[in-house]
Amino acid sequence: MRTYPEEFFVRKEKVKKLREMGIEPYPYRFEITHHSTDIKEKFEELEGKEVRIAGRIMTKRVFGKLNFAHLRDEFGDIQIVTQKGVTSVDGLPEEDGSKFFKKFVDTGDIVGIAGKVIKTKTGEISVLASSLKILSKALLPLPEKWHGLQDKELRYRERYVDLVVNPESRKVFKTRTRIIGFIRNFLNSRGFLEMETPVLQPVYGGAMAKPFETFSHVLGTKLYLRISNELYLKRLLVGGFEKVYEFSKDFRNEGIDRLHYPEFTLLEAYAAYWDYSDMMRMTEELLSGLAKEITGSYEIEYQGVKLSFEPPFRKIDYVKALTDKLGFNPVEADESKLREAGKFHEIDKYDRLPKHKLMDKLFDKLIGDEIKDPAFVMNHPVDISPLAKRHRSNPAVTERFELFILGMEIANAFSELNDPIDQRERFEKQVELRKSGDAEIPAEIDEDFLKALEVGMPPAGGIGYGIDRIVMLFTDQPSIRDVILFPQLRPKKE
RNA sequence: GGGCCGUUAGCUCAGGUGGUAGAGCACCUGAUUUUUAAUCAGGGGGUCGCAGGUUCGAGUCCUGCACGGCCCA
Repeated sequence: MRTYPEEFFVRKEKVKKLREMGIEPYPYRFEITHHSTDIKEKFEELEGKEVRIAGRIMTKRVFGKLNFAHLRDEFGDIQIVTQKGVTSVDGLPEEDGSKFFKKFVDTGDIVGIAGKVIKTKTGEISVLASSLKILSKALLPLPEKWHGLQDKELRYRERYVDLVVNPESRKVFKTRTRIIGFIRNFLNSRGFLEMETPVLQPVYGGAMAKPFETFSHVLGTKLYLRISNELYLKRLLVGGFEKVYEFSKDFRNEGIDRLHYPEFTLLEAYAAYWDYSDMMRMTEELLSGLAKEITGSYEIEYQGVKLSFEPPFRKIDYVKALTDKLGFNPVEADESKLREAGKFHEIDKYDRLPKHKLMDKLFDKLIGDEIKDPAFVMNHPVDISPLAKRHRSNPAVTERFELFILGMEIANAFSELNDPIDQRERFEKQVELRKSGDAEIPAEIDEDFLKALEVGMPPAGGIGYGIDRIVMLFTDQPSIRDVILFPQLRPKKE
């Protein structure tokens, strides 16, 4: 059972009263001519002119015959003034608008104001209302007016309230939209086509993760929410599209922490006739351009750490870097040596992890975590890169890179494997690895994808960008949940 | 999964060693024609996350659970 604060009943009574007076507290439309920021920015031009604005009442300073309030719209706040003899009530010409404001308008209400742009005695740009219209009567009070909503749980559970009272929160999500818009423009202007591929897939693949499962009653078949769209975008390359991308909501039925969330956004892009070096160049251009766009410079600060996005980014060879740290080559070494190193460097389950995973954990701990400024980690071993082409000068590793920033994996790219025979062998090896206990590896080989490769896929470069993490970096947010509008939490038991 | 921290009014938070629950904002009543967190006077509002236990007595101590946060894996 929900419980209601006493204000709720007071305000409900006001709704009833308003209707009795002939005022509809939830009317249909209101014509606006300006936003708060327009009026402040173009005050000289607008002073004394009539404007129509709308928004939410955030504060009230009430005298009775003369009242002040701050109105919040999408762009900012502006003071409104209601005055006896000046302000009338929309639909009630007889009513003293100032008294009405005092009696019936509460903080949280959405109102429309028609009035004159003025500067008050204290010099604040304001709108002196000639007419006041309630556009939506709020029944619940807003949180405390200068601390806003602090409680993280409440901010996630009631994001709509967070967005109303914490302007920084609204800014984060506006920036998120700007970032996605910038990237979309960037790709469109380079001839990439935005595509839409299935969210529901009969065979999941393209990544290593546990999927969400569902069932189609019509088709009578099990379906998975995609963990990746990689194998579908590659089918499009087979089909003859040369540059494609998709902002893909992907789903991984795994844990939640600062960097992981089960429903997240991955941008995947593929370009025929490119290799991973081309993708590296594009990534430098894209991220340095984004830094410029969002912050005005190549330097950004994330959680107190200064980062430089000035290209070119540092390049780190995976095997060489790990060999330097371990004192032996982890790809050539036998298993016992690797496990010994795992023990020495305190890798959890060092004795039970599959070999390739142990190596990757060692890499993350010894090298990945040390990276601050953007750096390309490149040429990963074949075992951990089942969809990447072998390196042209060393078949034990692949043409692959991951972009790391502050220890976070931000992007993952390959020269895409297009040899259908090699691809089949790699998939079969993956199935073996799954049998030896790696539950994240897809159980089933995507035969239809192999068929597509057999039809012939051009050489191509491909990349996936973790959009949520990029947004975290550029909005300086500590947790992925802070850049996702409506994160899931456990239901609250009553 | 493990460790640490948190949960008190609608919101933000106080509540040494156990002794009948507090403030500010918000709300209600009144005053107020230039306020900026308006001010002044008065008032209402609580299952102290939930369930047990110890005690004459628990917001406070103990145990378990729930939800959340941070860190580790």
